[in-house]
Amino acid sequence: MATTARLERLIADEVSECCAANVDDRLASLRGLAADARVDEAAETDDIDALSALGSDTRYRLVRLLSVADGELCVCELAPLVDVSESAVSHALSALTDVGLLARRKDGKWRYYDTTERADALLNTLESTRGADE
Amino acid sequence: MATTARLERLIADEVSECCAANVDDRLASLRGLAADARVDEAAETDDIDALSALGSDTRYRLVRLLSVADGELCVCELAPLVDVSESAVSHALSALTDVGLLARRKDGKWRYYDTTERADALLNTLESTRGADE
DNA sequence: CTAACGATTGCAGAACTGTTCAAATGAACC
DNA sequence: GGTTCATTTGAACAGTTCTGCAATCGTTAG
Repeated sequence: MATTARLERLIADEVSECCAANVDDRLASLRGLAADARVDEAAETDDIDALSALGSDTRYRLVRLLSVADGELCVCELAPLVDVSESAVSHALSALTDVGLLARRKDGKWRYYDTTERADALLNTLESTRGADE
Repeated sequence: MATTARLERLIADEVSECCAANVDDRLASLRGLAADARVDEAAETDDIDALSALGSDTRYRLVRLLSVADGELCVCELAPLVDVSESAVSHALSALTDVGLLARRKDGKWRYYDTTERADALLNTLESTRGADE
């Protein structure tokens, strides 16, 4: 938490018509805000991990492919569709699975991946809010 | 696009009961998939930029604060609520604005920020898909 | 015009990420 | 058993990102 000097001046500025007690009220309500915004620590890192996992070229494309495919695909089906090594694809798929955006199924030598609800939901949200920067 | 040797073996494996023509069909449908998954290039980078912007500790927290506040806040209100310098806050807010997750309003010396629909929608999606890793 | 102040920007170093190569798993088949 | 094959894992490197400092911009007030 940094200094609040500047903040106090802002509040004094805004509520200049009124008494100084407002400053304390306002400060308190801002701290309350911080409390409201703080979700359970684990959920927060889960969110951030999922976002930064999807926020990379290769991983984003893999998830989109799996989402459009509307059914599981195996690594060797995915690899030819993105322009990185199979090792990189494997790394990417593992990362996405770790953060709960993909589910993995083993079948003999092959591993099949599919999107989770969370991944689909995020892609839908992105699609429906494109270009509408308010 | 990498080699498809492995992929052809997979398909041969799956459709062993049938003729080799299936291999070509399957290959064609996978390429179709790639075409479907490829949205307009600009939209794709917009998505990825937004995701990776939100996918960082400081920026995620700032957006959450603004979302919970349900109204604009100025930099000096936000800075005391996160544990980085005001410079870092400014960097973060600019980045978020650039990718369309925040809107900026100037008022004299103060700059107020607020979430865009896209940011709120993403946070809602994250919240409603937490812990349900399917 | 000058001073004060909120906010932003450029820069440099530290920390992190994505990729590839090489080696290791683990499953199927002989 | 040993071989082959799909995939994963670990290590290392290049490239990028995050932060704080210092300097700057733009606005307000004297």
